[in-house]
Amino acid sequence: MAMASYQHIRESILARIQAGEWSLGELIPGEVKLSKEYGCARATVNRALRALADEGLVIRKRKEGTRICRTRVRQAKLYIPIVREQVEATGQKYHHNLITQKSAKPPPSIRNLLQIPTSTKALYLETVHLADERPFAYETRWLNVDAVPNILQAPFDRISVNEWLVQSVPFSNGDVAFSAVNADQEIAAALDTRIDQALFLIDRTTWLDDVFITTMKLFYKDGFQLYSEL
Amino acid sequence: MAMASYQHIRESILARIQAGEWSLGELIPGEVKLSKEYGCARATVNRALRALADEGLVIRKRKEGTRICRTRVRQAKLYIPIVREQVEATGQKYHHNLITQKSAKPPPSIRNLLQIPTSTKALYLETVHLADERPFAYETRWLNVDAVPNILQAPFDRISVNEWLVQSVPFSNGDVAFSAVNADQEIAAALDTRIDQALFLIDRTTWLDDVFITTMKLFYKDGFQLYSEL
DNA sequence: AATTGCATTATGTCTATACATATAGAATCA
DNA sequence: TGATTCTATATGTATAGACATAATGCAATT
Repeated sequence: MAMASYQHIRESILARIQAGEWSLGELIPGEVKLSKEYGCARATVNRALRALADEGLVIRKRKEGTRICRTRVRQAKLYIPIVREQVEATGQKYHHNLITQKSAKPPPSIRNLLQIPTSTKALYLETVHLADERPFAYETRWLNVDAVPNILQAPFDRISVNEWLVQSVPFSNGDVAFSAVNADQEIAAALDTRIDQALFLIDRTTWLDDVFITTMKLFYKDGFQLYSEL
Repeated sequence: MAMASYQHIRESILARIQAGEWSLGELIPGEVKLSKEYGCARATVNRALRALADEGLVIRKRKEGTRICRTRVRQAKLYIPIVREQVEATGQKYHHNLITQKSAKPPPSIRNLLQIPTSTKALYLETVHLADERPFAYETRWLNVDAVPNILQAPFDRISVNEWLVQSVPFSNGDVAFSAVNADQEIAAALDTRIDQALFLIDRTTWLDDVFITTMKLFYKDGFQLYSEL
């Protein structure tokens, strides 16, 4: 089937922008004018322009109108995958080894996040994710047991912590940070790489309704890259 | 003012999802039912549900209905900034040094992207971005001169290549890849860091309407991290 | 049993209309 | 002159109604 009409209008206006019909910062015609031009209802133009605004191509203001974005904010949508899916997507077989699982007093930085008394303990886990039996990523994680009580019964030898959480606390929110770090002795050993190897690191903290759930560091084996279009 | 009604409905349904009113994969009531429940028009519920679908919380299908997403695809919106803005956002002063600017035959990998005859030359640039006179990022870039002819007149001592492109070819599209690399001798020198230091690398290629514009590698000085919510 | 066809249904889109709301710019006033 | 109020206007949102479209499942046919 063809495209919806608001999509056509969006594409058409996008093309006109790219062709340079309006210069940066310039006002484009109002919704009423455009709806006459395209022979449709204002709501349809509205939807097309809203889409372009979401993409950061135009800025819309009441009374002022719609103008071409001066400095377009480039946004990339990153899909953050589950490690298992990441591995299986390359046709490799996924496994994981739970190296450490202990209840411990978290370091101050973690305790701050947890917002629990200093005496309380939290669950600490270390996991190695394997692709075709070779190390793929190394994960360290602190977990707030109070927030997810039934986690103590979870079979972490069979299902990875991450996946268990995804299924049990599916609609949490959080933040991520991406960076690069040198492998220390421990991580290098776990990932079967040399000390000082540059590793891609995802640092992620998850909340459910302002209650801390978990914070995790995921060190990817060298060669990993995260891709996105923009 | 308060929130729009469709926003309220979105929040309400989101809360109901998080409260576990429906289990994973379960169908939620149809638009008509919900619109009666909330006392509004179907279009309003539609917009709320479409928003939730965009966020990856529900999946909608014609005839089938709207169901809670089984495995939520976590997506992080990354705002990819201009280096200058990145520096200035921290309150530091931005400068840049153009180290190399030459016309050269690009290596095969770049030539593939360019889709030009092997003999043709392209513009190669190396830039160091500085924050308060200290290295912040190191950039290497190949540029298709044919696609942006008037670039030869651009004053790259005053404005960075990146910003010149943002202003001159504002509505291009492209892709990005994030990874971690060890600093080699040259980059370590440029960034005033040690050899082998892990560096965050953004690899970015830009097109305008299927015409190759530029490809760039941006090596950030150690300590840099890219942050996002999800 | 397998295929085809049809009614049903939930979302997808579009229209016309209406009112809300922010705000730029004009008009007014101190 | 500078602050304030007013008004026109473009976008933002909501509504009811309509038709489009995909897909399910049942019914009729081969």
